[in-house]
Amino acid sequence: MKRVTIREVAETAGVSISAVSRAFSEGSSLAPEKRIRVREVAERLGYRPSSIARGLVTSRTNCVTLVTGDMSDPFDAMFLEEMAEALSERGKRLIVAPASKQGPQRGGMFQALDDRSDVVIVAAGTMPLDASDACARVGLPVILAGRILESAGIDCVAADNEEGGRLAAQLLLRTGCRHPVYFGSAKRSMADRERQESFSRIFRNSGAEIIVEHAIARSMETIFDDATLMLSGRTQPDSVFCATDRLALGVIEAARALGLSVPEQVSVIGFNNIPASAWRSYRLTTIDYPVSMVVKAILDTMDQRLANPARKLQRKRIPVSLLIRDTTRSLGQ
Amino acid sequence: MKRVTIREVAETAGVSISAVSRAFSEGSSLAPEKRIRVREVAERLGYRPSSIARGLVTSRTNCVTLVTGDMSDPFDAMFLEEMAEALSERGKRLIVAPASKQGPQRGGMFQALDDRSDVVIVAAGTMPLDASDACARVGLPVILAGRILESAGIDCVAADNEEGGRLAAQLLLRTGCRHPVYFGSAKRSMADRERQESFSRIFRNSGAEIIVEHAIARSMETIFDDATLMLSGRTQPDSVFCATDRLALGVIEAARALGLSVPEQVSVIGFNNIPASAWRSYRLTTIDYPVSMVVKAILDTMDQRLANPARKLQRKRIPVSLLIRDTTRSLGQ
DNA sequence: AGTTGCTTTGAAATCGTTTGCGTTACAACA
DNA sequence: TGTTGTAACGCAAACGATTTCAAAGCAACT
Repeated sequence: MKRVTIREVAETAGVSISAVSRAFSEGSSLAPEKRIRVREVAERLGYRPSSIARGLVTSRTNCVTLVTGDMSDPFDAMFLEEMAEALSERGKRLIVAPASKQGPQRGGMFQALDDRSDVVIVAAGTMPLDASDACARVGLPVILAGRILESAGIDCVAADNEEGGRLAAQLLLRTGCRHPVYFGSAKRSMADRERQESFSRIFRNSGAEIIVEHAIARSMETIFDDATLMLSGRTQPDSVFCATDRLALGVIEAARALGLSVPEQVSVIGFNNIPASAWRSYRLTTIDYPVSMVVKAILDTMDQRLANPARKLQRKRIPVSLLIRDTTRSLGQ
Repeated sequence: MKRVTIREVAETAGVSISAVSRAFSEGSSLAPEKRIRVREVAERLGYRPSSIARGLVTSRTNCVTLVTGDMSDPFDAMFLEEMAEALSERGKRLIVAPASKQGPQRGGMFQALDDRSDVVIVAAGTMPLDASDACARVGLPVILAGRILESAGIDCVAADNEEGGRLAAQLLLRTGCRHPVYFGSAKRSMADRERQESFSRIFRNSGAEIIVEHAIARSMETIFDDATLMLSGRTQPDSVFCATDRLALGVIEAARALGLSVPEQVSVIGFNNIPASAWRSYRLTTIDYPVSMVVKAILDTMDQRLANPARKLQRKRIPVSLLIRDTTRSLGQ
């Protein structure tokens, strides 16, 4: 039941505790044959250094806390998965702390504080200011994913939402759409807002006749209903730009149910390029937002911040691109 | 930059270190007004007890390591999400350790050993025996999710795959199908096998004329191709029972592309009941496997094991149920 | 006043590592 | 042979909590 400690290894191998410790830390000076012998003994005894004892003295835990929000969107799941793998490759542990259910602790960021995590990545929509302050006070780096916060002194990584909105608007314009709708979700995230603003601006500037500025989906279950409502409104739209692919798929379903043909009667564009949008039954035109690039950007930021805590703040925009499939009209020739 | 320690709180409040410690642990005896004062001072100073220092002495970290496998299936994502929330509610931290990319560490279970996690939940397909032994040796409880392992002394929670296979077979039989195919994935998990065996047994016993025993999908990207191949084989099947909904959706897509009408020409049944299968464009008949029940079962097992390490082994089968939607023929009247 | 039993308290040991520092051993050089 | 520089090594001090233990305080008894 008891675990093998460094002391037992030392005694068995007939060396000092320090020697055992050094046998496992690459840089330190130790006679090569002794290192081998110690490692051998350790292996035989089934010794595994306690990362918690180590953490106590080094004050490095190799843990990264990810504060997550909703997760019902496939995109978030992909993000989490890639994050887990990338961190694992770097020898770091991933602690998942849902922002919503905060249990006995007062939320994910405080949990990270208690854990002595090396950094905390916030992917949740909201970020409590007191928690953020508390992190700053003790020098715990915070990386904000999904939006750029100008005010706080925090590294940020987000999609180039403006470009995304522009690409969508331009495609719609070039394929002859004049009555677009922006379809976002009820809890308006910053990403949502940015996408809409850029999209609307392009359309307004082009002098398109009617613009239904936006429609809102309440929750995942009701996407279909809300989309139906939106599509059958007085001013029937000829195109819909959605904040996420998930919403877009709901819109397609709703259009079909209403007997509206896509893209002839109504064009649909999504955002994120989740796997489902590539499926044969949808073939959704969308703004591709590459998860792996997001993860890489976040982790690079993390490495740099860890290497140099005084480094100047980073604000990265991840480029997005238009992925034309079958839910928008052809560009003609 | 330095964090506030228990000593500083003690000095500021003019009490002993022990008193501060006791002020935060519910059971211990401390004069009520002193407790209040200490907490006040701690709050003002921004003190947060170091869970790592605590872990060193109590050898309880409140961490649970989840060793995950693929995660590309929406079901796994749901599982992870529910797990994260449920654990958070119980005041436990969730460490996600991908089994595949094992980085510097030798895999998720060893990582759990190093972390001094309180328990490790293995949801990955494979479980290295040496790791499992190592856990047993130090009394680290392992809970296996997704399959029942008779040999090892390990708590297990899995779906009632046999019942699932039976339900699928019976429905198909009752709706007049006589040429079924079992469509599983290339890396045959135990769940996959169990589902197939039960399904096949029922059909065989019923004396159905032709049975294509099974077809195999290689990977996520190729599901469609493999399904197309399977559907256009010499002996054309009139029904397909799939190991997962994801496969089933691929089969539906393939059938449509081939001009085969579902369910008239070919019936399709999935397994898991992921959100996408409820979408209007699919309306997949499936075996409902309730994630939240799985999570609850695992966590209950965990609590009981933690409370009494000597408790007898638990092997739970989670009940599944048939959810008839539109990809199977009507039962008639 | 003496005894008993309970609560409150703080000193000190403990958990399992890392690491700074001083010593020793040894090879290389003059 | 004497000196010096370097590598190897072990002691002991942290790291920041919890918890045991014994002492002290106090009220209620006899």
